[in-house]
Amino acid sequence: RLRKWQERIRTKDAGERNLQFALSEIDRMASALGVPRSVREVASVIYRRALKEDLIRGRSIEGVATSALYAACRKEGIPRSLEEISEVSRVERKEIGRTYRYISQELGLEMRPVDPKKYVPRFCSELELSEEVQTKANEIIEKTAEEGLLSGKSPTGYAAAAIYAASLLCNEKKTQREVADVAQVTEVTIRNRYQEQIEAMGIHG
Amino acid sequence: MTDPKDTINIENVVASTGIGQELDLQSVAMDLEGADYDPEQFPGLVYRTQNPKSAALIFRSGKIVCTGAKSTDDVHESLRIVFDKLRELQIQVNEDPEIVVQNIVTSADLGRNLNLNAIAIGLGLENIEYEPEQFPGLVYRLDEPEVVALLFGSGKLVITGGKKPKDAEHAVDKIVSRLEDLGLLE
DNA sequence: AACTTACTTTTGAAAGC
DNA sequence: GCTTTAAAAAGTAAGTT
Repeated sequence: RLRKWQERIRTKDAGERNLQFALSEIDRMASALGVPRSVREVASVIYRRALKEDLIRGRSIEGVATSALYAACRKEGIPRSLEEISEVSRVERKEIGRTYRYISQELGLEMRPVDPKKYVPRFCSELELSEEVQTKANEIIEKTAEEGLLSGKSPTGYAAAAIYAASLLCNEKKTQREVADVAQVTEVTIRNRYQEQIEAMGIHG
Repeated sequence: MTDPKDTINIENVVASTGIGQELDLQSVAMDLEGADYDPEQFPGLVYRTQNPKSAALIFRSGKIVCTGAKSTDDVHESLRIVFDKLRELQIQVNEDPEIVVQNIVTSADLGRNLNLNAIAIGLGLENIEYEPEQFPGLVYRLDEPEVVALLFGSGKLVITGGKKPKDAEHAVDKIVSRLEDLGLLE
């Protein structure tokens, strides 16, 4: 009986330590990404729910913590791409993606697809582009996405192409390489999305 | 006005069977030309047929998995070839081993572009998986028939998980009527 | 900029780690 | 869970020419 008590305490301590570790990891990654405290709180709630629903079994604590943060960023409307998230995590991109899909399904998070417009302010700020360019990029995304052009395309590449196009239209040109670097996509992707978007917008070549 | 059902094409059929005899894969690997066997990597021996094109995974237990065939007839033809090859090596093979189709992969075309964002909301976020950052297709699981559909922006789709060719037809019918009800087709 | 190759997703069985 | 097989869809990426 005394054994059982000790075991319970040991398990409780271990679980407590694991939770502590997960939350400190979320904090560390959130700081590295520069996201507000509200996002860390949402991420913590998601992690605790995953813990309660026993979703961590067979998965790494780090993986679930990272996925919770990825989901929280999206829920709060300030998404980070899997690429960006994986840069501050020990877990590789592919694992973060599949763990995110798993907890998202199991917890019924009902996540909506990421709106490319959500990337515009941050990317434009990094590129030191004006408000005018941001507005133009949002216009391009809004109008072309309505026509179904967004289907199946990655939100970062889509946003990057619109920003590139907007920078040209507003005479604040950034090169495809510069935009590609902040969005972490290739120039080829920007070119492909850019071509489709300007055609759909009825702009010249 | 082409019926999407008429665009259905079987792309792959997976089936399992067995010869009813245990095998010494090491010796089979030696005698069977073109056999790939690396037990450290995978317990099955890989043997590929050319006509019809397929890959057979042969196990120590005598059980065999055939994949890559484009029809159920091709599965039977491929396995007939495998059985005969084994008989040539003086291995006893049952008369007509039962062949069970485990999965049929099909492709089809709805004929018009799809707005996957609208479809994701329409079908209900709890019923689908759509993560374009990870994969361009929208994953839609049906209960009847029990298959999984991958829908793409082009209107093309993949149906997998079915055991009968009819499963894909029923799935396409259901998807089409569901999207029409939602006003998301055409 | 074009080409080629390769990886992402889903499905199923097999035997073993 | 992983390993291996094949196949489609379309997007993205990387390496060559």
